[in-house]
Formats: sequence, C-alpha cells, structure tokens
Amino acid sequence: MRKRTTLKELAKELDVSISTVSKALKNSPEISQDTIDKVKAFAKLLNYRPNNIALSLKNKKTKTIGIIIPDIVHHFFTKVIKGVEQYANDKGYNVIVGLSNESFSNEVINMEMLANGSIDGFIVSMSRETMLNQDYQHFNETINEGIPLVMFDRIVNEIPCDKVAVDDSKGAQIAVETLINKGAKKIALITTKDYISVGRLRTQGYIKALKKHKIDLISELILKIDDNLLYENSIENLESQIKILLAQHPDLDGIFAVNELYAVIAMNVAKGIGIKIPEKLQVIGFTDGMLSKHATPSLSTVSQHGESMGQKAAELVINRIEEYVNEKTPKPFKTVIIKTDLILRQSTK
Amino acid sequence: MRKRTTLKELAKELDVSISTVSKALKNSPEISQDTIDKVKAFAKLLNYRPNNIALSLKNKKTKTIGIIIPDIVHHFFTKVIKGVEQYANDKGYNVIVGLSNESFSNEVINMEMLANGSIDGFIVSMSRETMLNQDYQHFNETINEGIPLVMFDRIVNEIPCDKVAVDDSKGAQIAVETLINKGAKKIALITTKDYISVGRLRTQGYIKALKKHKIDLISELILKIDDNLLYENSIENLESQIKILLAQHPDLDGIFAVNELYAVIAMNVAKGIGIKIPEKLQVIGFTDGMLSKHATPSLSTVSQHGESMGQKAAELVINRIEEYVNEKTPKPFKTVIIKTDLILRQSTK
DNA sequence: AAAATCAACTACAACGTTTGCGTGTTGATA
DNA sequence: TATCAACACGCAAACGTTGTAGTTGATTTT
Repeated sequence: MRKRTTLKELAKELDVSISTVSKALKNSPEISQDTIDKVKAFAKLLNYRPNNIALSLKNKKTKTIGIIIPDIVHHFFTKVIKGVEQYANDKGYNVIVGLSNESFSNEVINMEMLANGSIDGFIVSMSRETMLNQDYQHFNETINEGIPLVMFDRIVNEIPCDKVAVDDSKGAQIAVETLINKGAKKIALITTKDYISVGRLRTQGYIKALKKHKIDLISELILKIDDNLLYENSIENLESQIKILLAQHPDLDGIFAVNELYAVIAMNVAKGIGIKIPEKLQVIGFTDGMLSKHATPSLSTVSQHGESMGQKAAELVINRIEEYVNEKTPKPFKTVIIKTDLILRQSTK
Repeated sequence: MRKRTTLKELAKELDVSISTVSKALKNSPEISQDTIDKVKAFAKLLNYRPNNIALSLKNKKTKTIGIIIPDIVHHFFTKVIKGVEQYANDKGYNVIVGLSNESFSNEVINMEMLANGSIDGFIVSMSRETMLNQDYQHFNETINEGIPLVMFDRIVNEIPCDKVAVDDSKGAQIAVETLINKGAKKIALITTKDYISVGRLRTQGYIKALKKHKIDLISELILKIDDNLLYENSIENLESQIKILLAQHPDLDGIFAVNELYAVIAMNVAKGIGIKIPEKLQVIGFTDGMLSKHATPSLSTVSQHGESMGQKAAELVINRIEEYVNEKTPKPFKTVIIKTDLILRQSTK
C-alpha cells in the first residue's frame, strides 16, 4: 500500500525545501529550469498529486457544491442532478448530494452538515414539510453566512437568492387549453394540496385556462391529493378517488394531472373500466419521464427540461461563488424561468 | 454577512488561548467548569461550528464517500444511491456523486478528482466502456493508495475489493422457469451484448432454465441489443427487432428481458400487433421500477432490491474505512449477494 | 574594492483544528 | 517556611499547501 506522496516527502528526498518543490511544480520563475525538471520528474515518479483538503483549507474554497433534494428516486430530480453535474464538472466542481426525504429536519441537518466548510454553495429544492412549515430560517442563515444558495422548482419568494423554475401556471394553462382545443368540454384536475407550490401554480393554470374559455369551474372535478401518506397507500387512495370521479361524471372527457404518475394512474383506472383513451377521454400530465414515454397509450405531457434547470442552477451558484471571491458588490438576485414544452403523444387526439 | 466564527476569534474575545477554547468545548477535565460554561455560552452566541475541512486535514479523513455510477437517470442506480445515503448519513458520512456517463475516461477523471483526499472510500458501478476495455488500472491504483473500494452490480472478479451483487444468473433462471411452469413452451430472451456482465449472467440463467426443462435453445430467439447507440435510436431499433421476432415466431408464448425497459417495449410492440398479454404471451423483466408497476399490463419482474444493495455497499466501505484507521490486519475481501425476488403481476398468468 | 544587483533558493506564517506537554498559580502538607 | 500535588491554562507541533519575505553566494557596477 503506497501512501500518498506529499511535498514534504518530495522535498526530503530531493534535499531541497518544501517551498522549492511547490514552486517548481508551478513553474515559478524563481526556480531554475534544472531544479524544475528534477522536481517534476521525481513528482511524476512518486505519482504526486496535491492534497485537495489542504488546498481547500488554504484557499477557503472547496470546489464542491451541495444539492439538497426531497427524493432521488424521481425522474425529474435525477435529470436536474445530471444537469448540475455536467455544468459543475465542466467548471471543476464536485457535487455532494443530500436527501431530505421530504422532511424538514433532514433538510436542516443535511445543510448544516455541509455548511461547515464542506461546500461552496447550495442548490436546493425544498422538502414538502418545509413548504408546509414555512420555516426558512436555515436558508436565511446559510445566506447570511455568505454561502450562495440557489433554489429550483419548489421555490418561495421570501428567500433572497437566485431561483430557477418553470412557469408552472403557464405550462398547465397551455396543457388544459390544448385539451379544450382538441374538443374536451369537461376537464378534471388531479393535483396536490396547495402548500406544494408547483401544485398550486399548476392548479392556477388550469383555472385560468377554463376561465379564458368560459368553462365553469366545477370544484368536484378537482382532486387535491395528499401524498403525504405512505407511498403505496397513496396510490390506492388515488385510484379509488379517480374511480369515483369517473363514475360520477361519465361525461368527463379530459384530465390534466400535475405529474406523470397521477396521469398514468388515471389512465390505468379509466382503461380498467373500459374508457377509451384518447377517444373518450384525453389525458395530459406534467413532467416528461419514463412513464410518459412507455405508458399505453403514451402520455402527452408538459416537459420541464430538468437537465436545463440543473445546468442553469449550477451556473447561477458557481457565478455567485466566484463573484464572492472577487468581492465585487453583489448583483441583484434573479429568477430564471425555464420554458416548458408540450409533448403530444397518444393520450390526446 | 456574518462570517464563520473560528476558535481563534472565540479565544480572542474571551481572552483565553485557542487550546483552552478547544478543550472547553470538548469538556476536557483540564478546564474548569467555570471556563467551560463561559466558552460554551459564547460559542453558542456566535454560532460557532467547527470547520470540517480543518478537521479533515488534521484527522486525515473526510467522512465522505464517493459513488461513481454510469448514469443517474435510472431507477436502479437511484435506489442504490438512496440506500448508500441512508446508511452513510446514519454513520455521519456525506456522499459525493460522480457520473461516468458510461465513459471510461469520465470514470477515470471522476475518480482521480476525488481520490485527491476528498473522499475516504469509493462505491463504484463500472461504465460500459470500462467493461469493454477491461482496463481496471484506475481501480487498482485507488486500492493501492489505500482507498477502500466497493463495487456493485457491474462487477468483475479481477479487482481485489469487496463487492455487492445480485445473483443475476439465478434470478434469471427462476424467472424463466416460472414462465415455463406457467405453460410457456417457446421463450425469447432480450438481453444485452455479452460484455455487460449482468446481461451475460442473466443470459446464462435463461440458458440454464431451458436446459433444466429440456427445452432446445433456439439462437434466433435471443436478441442481443447493443444499446451503445444513442438512446432514442436504440429504442426504435429494438422495437423493429421485436416486431420481426414476433412475426417470424407466431407461436412465441414467453419473453424474458434483462431489464424493465426492454420488457415494457416488448409488451408494447406485442400489444400493438394484437397479441394478448398474458393470455397469448407472458413477459417477465428484471429490476423493479416505475415502469414495471405502471405499465399495462403491469409487469412481472425480478426485483433487485437496489436500496439494500446500496446500504450493504455503504456498510462495506465504511467498515473498511474504519478498519484501516484501526490499522488491523485487513480482512479478506467478500462478495455479498443480495437475493432477488420475483414479483408476479399481470404480465404472467 | 565596496556596493549594488541578481539568481536561486529557504524560512516562515497562515488556513482551523487537536493534543501532549510544559508551567505558573494555588492551597495543603510536612 | 519550604515542598508538592492539583488545577487551570498556554505553547507548540502537526495535517499539506502557498505566498511573502528573507538569505545566501556570485556577479556586476562604479
């Protein structure tokens, strides 16, 4: 087991000082070409590579960013991470992932664990519980300590930081209007409880679309799912609610769901009771994942471009990080909106 | 912007030495209770938290583990990460994620970037290209430098390290035998090229099952997919191959696929040309993800228990890390096999 | 020949911690 | 009154780097 080589070891072996070695490796003009060559050759021989931790301590930056998300077993978040990784790696940064598991305390613990010098900046999508509690102290503290924070997807205006989001309301509105344009007269909405910002915004889009086309809002047609329950239960619960909805409204001809899972479940329930899609019932979801692509029929959906969101978020934090270094007067915070795209597949006419 | 408090600052304000502060915070018996109380109160007031990087430098360990995977937009890997995170967090470790994107050089670069002191151990699933090249030098170097390495899922015997895997051959065999027991007489296999270890092993399981039940192996029924192509293309390519297969073998009554995507695509193609599942054709996949659960019909599949794999892998690295610290004679490497479970759903009778 | 210049180095401090050891003050004991 | 623990604390080294400020010895300048 060959241990890591250090400058000190190189220096001792070559019988020069540590600083000479350090400078030689950096091609400092203070050092003679002769020595530079010797040092470099020897360093290569011993496979010397500088210790990152020591550098981090000295430079007071770690070239690492932390991303905190509610759940990693989720196509959208996974796309975002991929985007973050891409941009970050390009810029020489590493990415630490923290999972809040939708829990407030996990989110806080995770952030505290990383804010102790381990990372230079955060990219965060809030946990469900944090949104419920509306307790943003840990974010504000982080910001106060000078650690740049970028929020994405599940964002909230109160926090003074850069943000990346999708125009949820607009995306939803376009989806619902598309259903209307394709002939749907009675459209149900499957959404989340209102404290989930994206659910609320998409609900608003649904309402706007109906208003614009002078369709009466029927509150019975809006299913607000509380997926706080355990995962499996919540699916069964949703299925039975949809079953009831379809039974009570046999003339329902459109469904807009705020995520792909809800949409696919709705399609499956409908198919199960013999409703033809898209002939009798058209469905559009939100977020473009595996399920949408490979469901039968394949699902028309609003694509969020998670990878772009991740890239943008990474760009924003890294810019902030390097701006702090240059100690300029801080630029005002901005919120970047990533445009959505409606992908039409077989679940619409 | 309130900067991080350091021991030095606390010491200056309280007019004691740095060591006193440090010891007081650790309840050292060397320090009077009086001073301890004072220091602690003041530390709390200034929100002191020790700098992780400095600790890492001093202790020569970072309490961070790196996980390198080929792709994060993939249900299985995401499950594994979740398992790793859980176990690691429990033990006070953070997790850095590196994506190789199935590329050898990315894998090497990522590992080198992290092996410079940033992490205490690695958890790796090889990239496709690494498996093809069979160049494992970067793994061996890492091990030589005393950094524990645990491989999972895509493993290879040559590398002296702990491993976590599933009994791919056995899992596949059971799946195929189940098809046979449920009446299938002519079973196709959709698998990967042989250099993918898991694909090869699952293919072996298929062959074993046929042999055991004295069913002739028909090589035409084995589709070896090269998903080295771009993603979208490879799907279309697969679809047309399946279409041909089904046309040429109208009496085909079973399909075993080495992942859920292949299985779902096969089902969709079959349904598209009017073949009833499971009546006419039964299908079983491998890996239990979203697609399996929500496809129509829902897919019977071999569950790999990704989360357990992740937990076990994390346990193995962390044990190694802490064993190195205690400087005992190293234990022999072990390979942990996580058992698979066959989950029967609607795609089988 | 003394002073200035220069090349080629070395020493040291600092980043924030921890920790073994040294030391000055107590109060008690001989 | 001298001696000695016990106590409470400070010093300094160490982890691996880097950058500034010396320190050499030789060469050039006047």
